[in-house]
Amino acid sequence: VLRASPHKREEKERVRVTLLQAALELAATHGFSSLGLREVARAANIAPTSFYRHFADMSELGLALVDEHVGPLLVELATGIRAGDPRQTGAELADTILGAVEKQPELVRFMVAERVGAFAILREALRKKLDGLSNALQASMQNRSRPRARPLLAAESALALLLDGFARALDVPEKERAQLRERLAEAIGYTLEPGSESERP
Amino acid sequence: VLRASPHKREEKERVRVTLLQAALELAATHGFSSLGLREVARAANIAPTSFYRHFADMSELGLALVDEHVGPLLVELATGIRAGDPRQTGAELADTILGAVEKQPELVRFMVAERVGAFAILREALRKKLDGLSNALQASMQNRSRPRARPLLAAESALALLLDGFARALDVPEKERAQLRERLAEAIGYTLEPGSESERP
DNA sequence: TGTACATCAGTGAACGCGCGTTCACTGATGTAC
DNA sequence: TGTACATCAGTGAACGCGCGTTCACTGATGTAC
Repeated sequence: VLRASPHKREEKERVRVTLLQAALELAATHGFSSLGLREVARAANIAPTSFYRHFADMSELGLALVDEHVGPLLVELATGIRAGDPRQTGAELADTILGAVEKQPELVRFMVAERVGAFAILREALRKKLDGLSNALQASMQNRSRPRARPLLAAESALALLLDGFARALDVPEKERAQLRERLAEAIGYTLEPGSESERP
Repeated sequence: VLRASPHKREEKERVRVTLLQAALELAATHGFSSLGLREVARAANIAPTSFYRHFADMSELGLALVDEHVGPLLVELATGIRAGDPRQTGAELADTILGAVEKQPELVRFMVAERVGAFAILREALRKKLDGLSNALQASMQNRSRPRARPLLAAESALALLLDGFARALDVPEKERAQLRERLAEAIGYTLEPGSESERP
């Protein structure tokens, strides 16, 4: 039984990463479902036929994007929430959202678009990943100064606000970004700890 | 100057409506951005070239879908919210959501997908339509038994919950629908009137 | 009333193009002994 | 060490197909007079 050398594996992995990144960037402008195998291969500087050395088709590539790019992003968010000060503010979460959008806009676009997109298999995969974030939020609810009565419900509401925040942040012009940040901070903060100072008249 | 007779206009309008409906149904499965002119024409039983008698291209058709289908749906929702009992419950809104999803699933899918989809011009058009619903929610906030301190903020939160509810309802299996309805009702109700009975431990 | 003409939704042929996929091949790099 | 062989990522040619778009045309239905 023969196996590829570590060096060869590395080279293949590098091409694979290039394909995923190229698909992510193209999906941000044209949409993942209208993305072509040849288009992605072209952007990654390989022959169309070489695509098959890495993925059976575009849907396999899409699932890889979910597992290897969206997954880590959500784990990072969940870890930040879990590890954070139980008095973690909405402002901190708003900053995290805007930071992710600034750092990897294509990835965030892919995530929020495909979560509700036409590709059922991607919707399902993303839903599972997002459940992890929901759990982190739920755990965070219970260790607060003003704990919520229904943590699951509050966590789902907070997640909806987070995702909506991602979507808004992707399109908001730079000059309105500060305003968006403030609103997100208040909305999320209020969901985390109802009746906190942000809601007093 | 000659003009088409009312009868001819009606016939053309009928074909146009068929095209829009066909596009809506196809978009629900393949995604609007990957939809082809020929594909839509085929589904509407007209020759590919006849498509041009109604729309210059698919993006014009997409904008027509927003104006003529999504618009009325949102106006209906906004009217329901504005005209409703100021004590309107989250349960009523949850029922409205589930009803719309059951009645016109393709339209709801189109709306939630393209709001965050790759087509910037559709995102923009949908954002404007959704602002109308946001205003209706905001007005509703002020005439309640427990008015919110920041109606705009609360309205935006409620809108995020509504849209997330649409997205979830589209994919939830029938046996979990009742559970979703209950959760939506509580989450939205709580955003409408914080501290109401649904949140007491 | 009849005749000439205008409008216009729908059509079928044709075009060039990019697509996904197959196939046999190359060449670098490994193992076997 | 040398020689024979295996692996496998990448390739270029070729295929059939559906695409968007153009064009000149048809035929039903209107108006002008």
